[in-house]
Amino acid sequence: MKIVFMGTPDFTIPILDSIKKAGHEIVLVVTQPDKPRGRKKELMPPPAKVWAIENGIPVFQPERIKREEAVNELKKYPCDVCVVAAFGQILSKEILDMPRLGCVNVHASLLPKYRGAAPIQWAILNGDKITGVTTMQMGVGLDDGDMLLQKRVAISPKETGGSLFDKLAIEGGSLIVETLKGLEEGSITPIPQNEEEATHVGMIKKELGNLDFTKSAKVLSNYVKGLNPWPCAYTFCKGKMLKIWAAEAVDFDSKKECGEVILPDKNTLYIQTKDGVLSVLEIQAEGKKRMPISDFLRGNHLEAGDICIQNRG
RNA sequence: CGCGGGGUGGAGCAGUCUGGAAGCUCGUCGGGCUCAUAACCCGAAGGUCAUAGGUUCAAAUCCUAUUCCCGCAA
Repeated sequence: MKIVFMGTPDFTIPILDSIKKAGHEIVLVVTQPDKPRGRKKELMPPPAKVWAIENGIPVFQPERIKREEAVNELKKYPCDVCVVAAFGQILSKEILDMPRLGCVNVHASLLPKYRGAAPIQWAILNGDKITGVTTMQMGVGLDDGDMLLQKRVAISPKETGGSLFDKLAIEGGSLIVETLKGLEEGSITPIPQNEEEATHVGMIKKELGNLDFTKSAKVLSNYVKGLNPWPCAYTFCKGKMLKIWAAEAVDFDSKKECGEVILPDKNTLYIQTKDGVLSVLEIQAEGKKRMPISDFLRGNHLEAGDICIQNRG
């Protein structure tokens, strides 16, 4: 089939690969405009654009895809179906109706749960044990179209936002290929979403990573995992920011002040929480590289009794 | 030229302000103690102090340039 693909981040790459490998013809990749990134504010193309260029496929980067000139551009690329995955812009009804088979979205959750921007991270932040990917026929609403296919994916105890991203992207790739096949053959029965079970999640903000030790160690460890590799959990101690790259909740009988540093031995750093202690496994101080906690404790001067708080102090 | 931190034996750091013999906590190797040990004791190896210039009797330390890494902000 002829396909117009809309998507932006790394999540789209395995999906693009799968579609291409399945023999479909991607006639156009629509993605967000280049944005300044990195320390020097250099313009960086989104991953989907890089992929398109490598594969010799035309790229279209509208500021706002709803605008008339953008719609007119899309009309130059007739297709059978439009595949959308983490694109970042809302499509108008006019665009949704253009392809013969409409627009199909790959969403990284078990809809109707976690409609919205960051379903992958939220599954981990909430401590879910299972999530998945869903393909759906897009409507004008937000992720509320009829579901086509769904695949469940287990969340392992050490799952991070990054690792789950990778898993779901690959599953999403095979699921969309299956979905396209089904659409072509007319063998899929769309299932309306149960509105009563629908939940919404918003974008991940950096402040989410600011650890609050009056929460439980279990919850905090979910935040550390879910926000890795971005934006990463952090706290402040002695006026310096510390990024917590990996940590786990540990059974340890202690009742210090919330946020207080505990050093049971020279290779271990616990932080007291409202419920249990958080064992920090990998850490990064300002201006330093990330390192195992044993390395960090060797040269840094954290002492038992130091307090981790939510601002520089 | 957006702001800032940093590059010191294998690892993580101190020392730099107030120039003057390379240090700390570990790791490694050897030996000892021990029923035993990731514990303890003794000893050893290992660094042109990121690179290149400059100032000085003398530079890890002061000055200049270069380069790499990282945090913030976007």
